[in-house]
Amino acid sequence: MTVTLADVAARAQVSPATVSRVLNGNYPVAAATRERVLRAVDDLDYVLNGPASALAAATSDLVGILVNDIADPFFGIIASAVQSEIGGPGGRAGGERMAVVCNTGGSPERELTYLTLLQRQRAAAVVLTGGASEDAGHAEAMTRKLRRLTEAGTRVVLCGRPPSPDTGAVALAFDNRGGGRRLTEHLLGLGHRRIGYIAGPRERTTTRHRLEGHRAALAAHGVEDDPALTVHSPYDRRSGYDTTGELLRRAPDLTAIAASNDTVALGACAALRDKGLRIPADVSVAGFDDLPFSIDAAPALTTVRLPLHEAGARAGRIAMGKEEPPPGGVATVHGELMVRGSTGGPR
Amino acid sequence: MTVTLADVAARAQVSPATVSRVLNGNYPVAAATRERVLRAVDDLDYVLNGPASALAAATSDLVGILVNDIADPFFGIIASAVQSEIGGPGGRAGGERMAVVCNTGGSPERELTYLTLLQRQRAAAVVLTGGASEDAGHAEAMTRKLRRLTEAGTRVVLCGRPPSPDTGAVALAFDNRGGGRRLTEHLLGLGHRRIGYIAGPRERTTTRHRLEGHRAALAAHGVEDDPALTVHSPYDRRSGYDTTGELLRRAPDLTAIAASNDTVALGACAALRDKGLRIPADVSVAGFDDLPFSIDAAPALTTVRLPLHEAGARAGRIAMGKEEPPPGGVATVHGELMVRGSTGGPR
DNA sequence: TTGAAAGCGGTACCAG
DNA sequence: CTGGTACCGCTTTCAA
Repeated sequence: MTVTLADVAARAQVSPATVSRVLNGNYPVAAATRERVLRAVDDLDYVLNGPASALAAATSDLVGILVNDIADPFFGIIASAVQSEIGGPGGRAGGERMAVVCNTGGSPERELTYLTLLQRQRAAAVVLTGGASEDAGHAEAMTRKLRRLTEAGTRVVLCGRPPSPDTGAVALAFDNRGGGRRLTEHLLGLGHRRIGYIAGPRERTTTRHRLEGHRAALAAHGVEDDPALTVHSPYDRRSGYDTTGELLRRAPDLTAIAASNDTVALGACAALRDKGLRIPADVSVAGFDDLPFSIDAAPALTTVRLPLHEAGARAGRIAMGKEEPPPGGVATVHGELMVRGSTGGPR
Repeated sequence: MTVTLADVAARAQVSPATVSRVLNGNYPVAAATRERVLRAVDDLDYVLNGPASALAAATSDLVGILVNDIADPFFGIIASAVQSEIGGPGGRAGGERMAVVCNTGGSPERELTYLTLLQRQRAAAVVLTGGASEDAGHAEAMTRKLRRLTEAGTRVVLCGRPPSPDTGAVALAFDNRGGGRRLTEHLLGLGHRRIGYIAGPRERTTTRHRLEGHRAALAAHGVEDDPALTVHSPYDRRSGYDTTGELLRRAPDLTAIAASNDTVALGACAALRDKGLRIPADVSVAGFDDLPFSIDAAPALTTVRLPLHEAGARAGRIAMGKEEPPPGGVATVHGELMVRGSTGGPR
């Protein structure tokens, strides 16, 4: 049926142990013997049995990457950067490591499920990307799960997510609070005082932090934080569109809108256009993340550029043990304010 | 150290076999016994050993999804649809199946590597998405690899990719030729005669098919196919931007540009704007795929909407054996022409 | 309905 | 440098 390592050994006239050594390449084997084995492998079209290998070695070459929304380039960029660092030689058996990206869809349960699945697969490392749920129960379950993973020898890296103390997980956190603050400060600096804010989904770290930054900016400028000016919305275009309508209904006098990310900001822009408002002449708009297409979609969009690729790559290297974790296991990654034509003040 | 099924058995005072049966749920077990086992599992925080399980059962719960570019929503949308069909109960041991998306970056070698890795993991199914390389050597290697996979019992589904005859792979192909043709016909119908065409990367099925459609439309209307009007470009915004410059240099008299996909079209729009040209007043632009944000980026963009989500979901169901493959193992999925303001004729 | 035991296909330690 | 050989942890007949 399926050809096994023993078959290869037989054909190459060596012991299974030797074949294993050749395949793993981490043990001295005579060149001639290696040749013979490799030829046998080729002749038989042999493919190593991953599960058997992982079972015996008590570790696998899988690296999990958890993302909240695989259709969102924010995560795609990070995942692709992580993955490019994962690849290459150095893995066991046959070389390549396998980066697998798991789409949680933002669901805490799925997140835990995937972690269990990865734990089950004895993953070599796990990278969790993007904001985390702040539900108390879930947070506690996550802490336990992450601790178990690190205790079992799985390297855990949080990328764009706040630290998870006492779990052994390394964190590359994004400075969402600072970014949010600078974004709103920019708008305030232009003279805006009635600023609508489209926050992300409730109970998410990114949502809270960016909102806190926004409020800190308002407070610092002595501007009232009118509750009517803040609405919550999932991180997608459609929701951004819808909530913008709500915002305009509540506060027709607003002169600027800050959105929790670029995708939402795009929806906001679309809604404004559909209502006949001009950007930034009538309403200035600010986003977050600076995804590649946002400049096309909204040339006047001011936003915060997070170094997604760099952060992902670093997370990947740390997950692979190619780079030392930051001191204390925690580093903060800052974004750059991209000012682009929201230069208009309030109308 | 790590708790095993035997530990659970001991604690529950049953045999390992019984624990296994409870966990897999596909065998009659007395309710009381089940209870006891489940409690033990919980007490011990037991997590099934995936590799061991896969080894013994000679199959795993992994489902691979191969994508050319994980940062491109085109693939993200398909992947997320596939994955939502994969999930849910029905899998072995513990329920959930694990969908893993593998980013080939469009590289044929990586594609083969990932397939080998999935083969190694004894994946339950594999879904390959998007255009394929047309390099003869690679195509042959792929055929062999796919055949091996299906022979080993792995279900293989091609989604948005042409059929691979005699491999046992099911194909849901996109009608790229027809879409490309209708797009160009639309521009011709508006009176355009000098139409620049930004084709995709060379040696890709999508590139060739869409280009063939474009040429078929030109031929049908008796319009000369000037080679200077066609340039090749990778499927990304930057390349679309750059090649548009090249196109305008070569043919300053063009009145419309058809791009191989929306991302490229976005780059084209940006380039046109930067050169002071208006869309569609000066130059009409057409794209392909109709990604969610493209309407924001270029409200005047005419494009072809492929049912990415539906196709992905169907591919997922077929991969899971939840839906019958189409007759002959091949189905063609058609796109819908989205006409949006490229209504201007040539200037 | 439950238990006993024979593998599944490699790995790595121990000899030689 | 190479071979022999206990496991790795679970699944699955076969009996009871």
